[in-house]
Amino acid sequence: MRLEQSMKKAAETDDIVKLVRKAGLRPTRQRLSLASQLFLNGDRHVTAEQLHSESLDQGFSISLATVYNTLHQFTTAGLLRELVVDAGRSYFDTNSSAHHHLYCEDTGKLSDIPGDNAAIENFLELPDGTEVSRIDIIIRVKNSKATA
Amino acid sequence: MRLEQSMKKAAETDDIVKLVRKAGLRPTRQRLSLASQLFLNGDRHVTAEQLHSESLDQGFSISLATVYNTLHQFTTAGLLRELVVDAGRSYFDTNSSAHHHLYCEDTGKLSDIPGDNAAIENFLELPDGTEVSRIDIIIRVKNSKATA
DNA sequence: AAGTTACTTAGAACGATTCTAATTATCCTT
DNA sequence: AAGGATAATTAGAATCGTTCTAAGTAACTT
Repeated sequence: MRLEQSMKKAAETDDIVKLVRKAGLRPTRQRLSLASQLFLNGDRHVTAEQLHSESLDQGFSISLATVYNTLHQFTTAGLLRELVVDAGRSYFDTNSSAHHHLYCEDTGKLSDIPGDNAAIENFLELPDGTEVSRIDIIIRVKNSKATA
Repeated sequence: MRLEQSMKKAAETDDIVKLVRKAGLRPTRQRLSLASQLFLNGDRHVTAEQLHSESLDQGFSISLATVYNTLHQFTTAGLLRELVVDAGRSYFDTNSSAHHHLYCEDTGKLSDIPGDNAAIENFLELPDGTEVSRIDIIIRVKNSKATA
């Protein structure tokens, strides 16, 4: 490994430690490993199972329970956003800022919608005494030529 | 029962039979009963479990598997729309036309959003070769004074 | 280094949903 | 109206994602 890469790696590792600490969590091997997978690779949309097998594939042994615990802790800390696309499966989105999603029914792929379509909030009349907790917009697309 | 009510009931039953037949399904006792519960009581948002225990409460014995089968068949036929609010629980909406939802995190209540906020579709740039299958917008609200 | 507290873990438990294979009802033809 | 073909219903088992439990381990504090 070249020197710059090595230094970059060190800086990233340091950032990850800070990130986990800022979330009020101890920087354990498991959390640092998961945080690296999640936050050092651009925007991602992952399930717990995906992240778990990804870890195992990289030779990093971790229990599924810990993956779930960590995903929820990161979500509570505002580092992740939980998305419900299908009944019976949660995705976690590393982009926790306001944006919406495109879900491809054919491939199961989930991606961010380019641009900010969040203007809906202005048109809403909410029930008395309530405030918006969160808005989820999921646009499902499918192949135009699909037989189904 | 007065005469008008009796006639109305007969007409409704007839409509329900037609509805089920039009969906390409045999009008069995179970399907007619479920269709009545679903479509003769205004717009509803129900889970399979809710509908099942509602049936049993009314003294109508039906298996949970049949409730699931029927809900899916009605959904495929376009009579219902499946909504995913939480991971691990599906709601079925008897209003299958284009509209969106308000979900109250405190009470678990789901309701239609008055008015048509479906203009989003016009602003979308979709991936090549795909078309919109469906758009789900869920606005989650919570009590403004909630401690959580 | 010792003690306190937080974290991780394997496996059991759980709840919603789907599957299975056997029974029963509806439909169509005569 | 009866018989045969097909579709629907059912109870219970199986499955899937997720959460729980309680015992072991690691991280922080002094």
